[in-house]
Amino acid sequence: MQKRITIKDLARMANVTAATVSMVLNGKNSISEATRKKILALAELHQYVPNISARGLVKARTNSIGIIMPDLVEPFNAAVLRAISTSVMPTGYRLLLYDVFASANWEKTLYHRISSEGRVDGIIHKALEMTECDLKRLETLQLPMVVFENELSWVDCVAVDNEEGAYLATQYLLSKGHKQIGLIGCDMASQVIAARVTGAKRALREADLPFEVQHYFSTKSFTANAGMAAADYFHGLPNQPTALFVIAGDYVACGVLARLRKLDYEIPRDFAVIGFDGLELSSFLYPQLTTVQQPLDKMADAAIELLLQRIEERDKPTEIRKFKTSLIIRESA
Amino acid sequence: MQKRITIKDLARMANVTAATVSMVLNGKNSISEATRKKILALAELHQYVPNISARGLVKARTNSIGIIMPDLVEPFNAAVLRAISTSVMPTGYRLLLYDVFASANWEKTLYHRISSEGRVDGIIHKALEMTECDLKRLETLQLPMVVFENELSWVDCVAVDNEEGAYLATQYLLSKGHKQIGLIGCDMASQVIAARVTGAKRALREADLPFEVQHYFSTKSFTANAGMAAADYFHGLPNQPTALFVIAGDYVACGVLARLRKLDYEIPRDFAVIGFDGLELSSFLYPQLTTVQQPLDKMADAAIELLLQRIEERDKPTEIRKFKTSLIIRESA
DNA sequence: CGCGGTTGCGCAACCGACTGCGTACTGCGA
DNA sequence: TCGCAGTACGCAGTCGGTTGCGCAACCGCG
Repeated sequence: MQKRITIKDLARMANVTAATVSMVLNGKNSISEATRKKILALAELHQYVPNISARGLVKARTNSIGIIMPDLVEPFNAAVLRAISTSVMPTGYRLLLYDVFASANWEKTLYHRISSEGRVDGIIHKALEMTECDLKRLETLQLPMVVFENELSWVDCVAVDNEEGAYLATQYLLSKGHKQIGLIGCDMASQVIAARVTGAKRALREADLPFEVQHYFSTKSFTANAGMAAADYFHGLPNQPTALFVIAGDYVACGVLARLRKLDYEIPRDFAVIGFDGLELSSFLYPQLTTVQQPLDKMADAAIELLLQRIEERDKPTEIRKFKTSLIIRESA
Repeated sequence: MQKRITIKDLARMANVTAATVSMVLNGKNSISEATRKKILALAELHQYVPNISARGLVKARTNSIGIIMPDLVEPFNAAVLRAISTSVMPTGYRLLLYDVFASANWEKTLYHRISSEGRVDGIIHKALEMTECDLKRLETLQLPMVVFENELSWVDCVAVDNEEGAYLATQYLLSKGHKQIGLIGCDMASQVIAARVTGAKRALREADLPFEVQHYFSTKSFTANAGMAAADYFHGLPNQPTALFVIAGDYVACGVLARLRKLDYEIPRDFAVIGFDGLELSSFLYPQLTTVQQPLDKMADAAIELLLQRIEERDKPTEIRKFKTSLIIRESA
């Protein structure tokens, strides 16, 4: 493997100094057309590519951004990652994956490491499960950052209108004649889940219907497995609701569906089921899942846009971009 | 935003030079126990993390590896990514995501870009769909590389024994009394699919059963949508098989299952169905999917091990690590 | 007391690219 | 022909680490 060609090599070949080559390559003016052409030609000829580390060292820029991600096996997370990476690619930045799932054992220092390693110019933070303590750590992250899904006041955020989304979905169930609606939430991601619960309850209240406490079940995680437990819960309930709104998301709903059918319920006859997320997966379940779709592509674009802006201008006022959800009506409700 | 702490800061605080600090941190000998302890303590206290660019500059290493990935919305890909990232994290390397899906429009130059950008020390290549042309381009990639899933002679590979896996699954179906087995393959990933077909046919042959051409259906992609088309195909067939082996994978099988039930077939009564992959998802379908599991975690470990070895020693002989699959017996067959 | 060998650490030269400042050269007008 | 403005480029330092070389202090031993 031959040594990579450096800026000095180019300089030597062009009979100038490295400084001159650097200026040409960075489009500075005050370089004669002749030398400019010569250098550009040489660079092209030898396929010169500047060394990332060297440039990063002096410019304090790496042209890559990090993304903090929970378990990728949950399809929603994978979908978010795809959306983000699709938005990032055209910008020339690259994506560095910080997998919280993979770093479970040293998570405590993850934030600090990320910021001090100096590998990234900014962070997209998609990890719903935030405790007080996490938030504290986040603040120590002196890096441009955009939070995905949550809404915090002191940092740029991208989110959907969870309350509105849940409200509309619940209204839809009501319009179908359901009067008893079970809610399947999650212990994690309190903020997001709480907003959805609020929306659902608002719809019930406006229809003058009560919400019974035992019709709320909170799963311990966002897995399909948790959905099975939820289905079991409602199966064992004396006064069963006629509809289930799985505000914990489509993947949980996937488990709910499978378990309910296992228990010989017919969907949507015995239970109407609505999910939340609008994953591709949801249309390949049986029955096809009615769900509240999040516009992930738009959200990802917004997240990247916000992040790049903040990288340019670190102390502009923080911003929250909120997107509307849309109800996808399919078979399950 | 306060400045990050550098090696020089540590040196000043410890009354030594940066060189000494560097040696301590890199575990070189010939440093007295006293100063070593003092420096280590200071580093710990101030949470010192070396600047990656600076280190990369002198060592000609970036300490990150790239991963070339197809569409993350296919759960198998997401599962692979999680496995890889879990294996990478403890090594201190970081993962740079090159999303083929996201770079669809400039895919042609992707390989060249990756190698010339110089951001990574090596590449994990997980992109089943390889044409002659892709292979050519791969060879131009003068970077340490490990190919995931495919088997190539001139590069390190990690794969499963597809033939054996398919053979055993088919035997299982035969043992359940099925004599007509439909195979659902895929146009892409010819090598992998071909091996599985071979395995399935071998099992049939050994049982003295013929394989009928119209019992093979090839999907156009690895999506659940493609699975629905496959289900339609077998639905319309005059002489239907009694079992379907979805060698194209669990996600395709997910679509197959949904569509078959939609067409009022009962699984496994009317069709026994077996998948391939062993995704988490497969146990949350209805009925729970019997499937051939790939040991992704082990495979990921092997891939990283091979890659790091090759980064150290670029011209050692290439190696292929092949893993055994295991049949997970659940309800669908 | 002097010698050779070890240990512990500083000095300074890098790695490759960028940049502020200084200077040589150019051409033009007087 | 001289002076001046402006252009074109070199010099040297910087970023944060790593590393080879060498010096000094210490050791035990004769």
